[in-house]
Amino acid sequence: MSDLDKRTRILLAAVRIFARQGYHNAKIEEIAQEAEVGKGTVYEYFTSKQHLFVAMSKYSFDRYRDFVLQAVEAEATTQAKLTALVRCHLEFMRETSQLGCIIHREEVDTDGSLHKWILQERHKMLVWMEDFLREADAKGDLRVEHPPLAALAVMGAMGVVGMAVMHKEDTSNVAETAERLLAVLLHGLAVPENREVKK
Amino acid sequence: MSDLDKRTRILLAAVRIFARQGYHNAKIEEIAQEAEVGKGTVYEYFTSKQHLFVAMSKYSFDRYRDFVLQAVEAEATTQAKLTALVRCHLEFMRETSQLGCIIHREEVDTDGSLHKWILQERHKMLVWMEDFLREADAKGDLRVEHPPLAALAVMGAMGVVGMAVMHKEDTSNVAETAERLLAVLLHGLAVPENREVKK
Amino acid sequence: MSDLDKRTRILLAAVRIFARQGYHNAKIEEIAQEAEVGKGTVYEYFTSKQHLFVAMSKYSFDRYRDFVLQAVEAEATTQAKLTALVRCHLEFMRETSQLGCIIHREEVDTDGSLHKWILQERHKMLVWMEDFLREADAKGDLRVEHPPLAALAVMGAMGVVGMAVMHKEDTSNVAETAERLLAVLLHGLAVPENREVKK
Amino acid sequence: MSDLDKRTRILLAAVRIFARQGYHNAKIEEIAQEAEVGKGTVYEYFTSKQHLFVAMSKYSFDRYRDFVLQAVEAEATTQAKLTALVRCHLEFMRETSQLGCIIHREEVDTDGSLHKWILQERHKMLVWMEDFLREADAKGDLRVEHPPLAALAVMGAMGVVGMAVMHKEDTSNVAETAERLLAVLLHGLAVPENREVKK
DNA sequence: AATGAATGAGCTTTCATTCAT
DNA sequence: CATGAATGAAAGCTCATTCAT
Repeated sequence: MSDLDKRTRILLAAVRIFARQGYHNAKIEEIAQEAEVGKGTVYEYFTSKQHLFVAMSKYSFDRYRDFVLQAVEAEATTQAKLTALVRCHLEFMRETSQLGCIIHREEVDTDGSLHKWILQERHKMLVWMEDFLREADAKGDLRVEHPPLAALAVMGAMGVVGMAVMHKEDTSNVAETAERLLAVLLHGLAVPENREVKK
Repeated sequence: MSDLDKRTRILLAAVRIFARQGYHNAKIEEIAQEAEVGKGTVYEYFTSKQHLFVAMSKYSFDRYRDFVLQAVEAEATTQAKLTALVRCHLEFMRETSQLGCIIHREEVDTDGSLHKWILQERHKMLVWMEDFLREADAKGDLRVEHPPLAALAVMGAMGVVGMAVMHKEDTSNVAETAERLLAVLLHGLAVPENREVKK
Repeated sequence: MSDLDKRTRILLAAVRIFARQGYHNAKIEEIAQEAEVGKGTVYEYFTSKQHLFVAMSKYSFDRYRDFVLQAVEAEATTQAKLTALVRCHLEFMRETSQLGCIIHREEVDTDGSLHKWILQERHKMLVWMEDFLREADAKGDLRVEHPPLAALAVMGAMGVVGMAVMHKEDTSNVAETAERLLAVLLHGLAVPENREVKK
Repeated sequence: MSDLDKRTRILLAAVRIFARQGYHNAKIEEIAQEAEVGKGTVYEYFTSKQHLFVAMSKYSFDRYRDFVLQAVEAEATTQAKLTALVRCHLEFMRETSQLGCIIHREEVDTDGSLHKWILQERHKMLVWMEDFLREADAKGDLRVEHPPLAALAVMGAMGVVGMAVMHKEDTSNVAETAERLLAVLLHGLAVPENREVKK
């Protein structure tokens, strides 16, 4: 920890503190303490509390995205990619649960610049998911009638299940949870016969 | 508006202000102004900002639940119930978008009592969903292998799609969105043939 | 209690509440409740909190003075008068202890009008005491070299002993306490022989 | 003034403001202004208004006690000690009149912790006085039949005379006042002949 | 005359931000 | 660069006072 450069130390401290206490209850002084730097030093690297929050969010989100996307790209088939996506998401949530809050929760500030950034970042993720689903549909690997909505549904399901994983003490069986979630997302809740019947 | 009793006026103002600005950025004075009452009057009816928030959340959540559950119970078949659920949720989000935030977003406060209440309320909703799915499975209307997880997935998908509906200006076609979401939830994303292949 | 007229009920309630909680911690609402009248009613009889305090002080002080002076006047000799004075003071403190605070304590308010009144009233008492001592000296009953100062000393001693009586649970033996105090005031602390030696 | 460290400046400002206006009418902002520091700075050094008040009281009381006790201990005989005590008390009251209020007045706060502290401090002083009188009695320097009560009487007389000294503009002749007070305390008000008669 | 719901001025306290060292 | 003492704007809450009923 103390062998990292100050900027990173502050960033990591910010992740912990913001995640634990939320934006408004986090105090710059606490973050400085956690980072083992002076309070003024925080302002050497970040213009304001808001900027620190955004920087920390970017940092965290990038780590999350890199972790997930890399795992996805390492797989060849659509099925495997989806499996990797879900599993990595849940894995990540369990391991660095704090970030989950940031990725999934919204904190609104007066001028809305934070809010805007979070929404943007989510939107990017969503677009990526949409493209992924569209491609899979084109290849015939999935049947996605309305990619934008399907992307939302997948993100939502994954997000909430991720939160549950994060909150539970018993987070032992992430792999199984991932598999079950995948089953729901892939096959739905309808009984098989219904499929033919449907419209 | 001004024909309502003061307590309700404050409650409604609180819904608007809290939803627009979040817990910490909402000022009691603003809420009082919005309700067209004096600042002190707020404290005649609610002990503290926190109590007002909880009261407002309860009030909103109850309205939401009543609206949704009543629609669900009015239907006979599982299919129809599910359709009603999704449609009502989205409808509600579009119409009284502010509440969506409260139902879907988490705000952490110092002592955690608010947070706890919100989590509790969510949990109740989740349990209801679980029971609904379990029953439907028992009746053979749905095929739900792991109700707790399925409930989470459905809630998550619905929640996020609801948020999207809420944020979009073009919220014209809620019915269609509902139908599409339902299709994803019921039949999943897998191509029909995959089902037999699975496992 | 409830058979008294409202003004008196408020006054008596004010005595209790002000004495128990001090000027600033006493709330008009509490006084109203204690008096079993509406909050607004207090303002029918007294212009403001400050005026109520002054009125209540006057009322209490008058009761105190009447009680004490009457007892003093009932006696014939200086000795007996002094004895009555001290005993009545302590008696009064024990029985209606709350008033003691008001008579002995000062609470300063911004504009100082309260303060001024209290000082005035004390001053009157002091002047009375001075005159009493001067007269006694003239009659040869006491030997008071400097009446103004002696008056202060007597009042001070009596006041503080009164407060002690008021604070102690064991206030059983007021008569004895009075006698002891009187002995100190009359004969001083010097050993008898010293008197001749002095100066 | 401005050459003192901030903590002391705040403490001294607090003495002045609290003494002039009482606890409740004193505003932290005023104290900050008087100390020529920012409002927030007060809270850097003292947790709350109440803590500031207690700290200031301790500070003042210690100065008072040191001043008086040192003078007392410097003297050899009981007579001289008593003289020093009375004179110093009055001297102190005249010079730093504000403190007198704190030492002699009681201010009640809601939770009573302040009150308790003040009572404690007074009690300590009282006990000291009691011991002093008891010892003097043992040595045959004074004749104190009931030390606890005599202590109260002395403290009361001294306190009230001190207040008078403090309030008077004409405080010229403290030495004379002290001597007169001492005379009353030592020899009492009774005419010499009465002593033999007594009991 | 009596009431109590309504009010808002005013106060304590917090904490992001600055800046002299 | 690094620091933390100093700052003051901002917000929650209290309660004396008013006034419509």
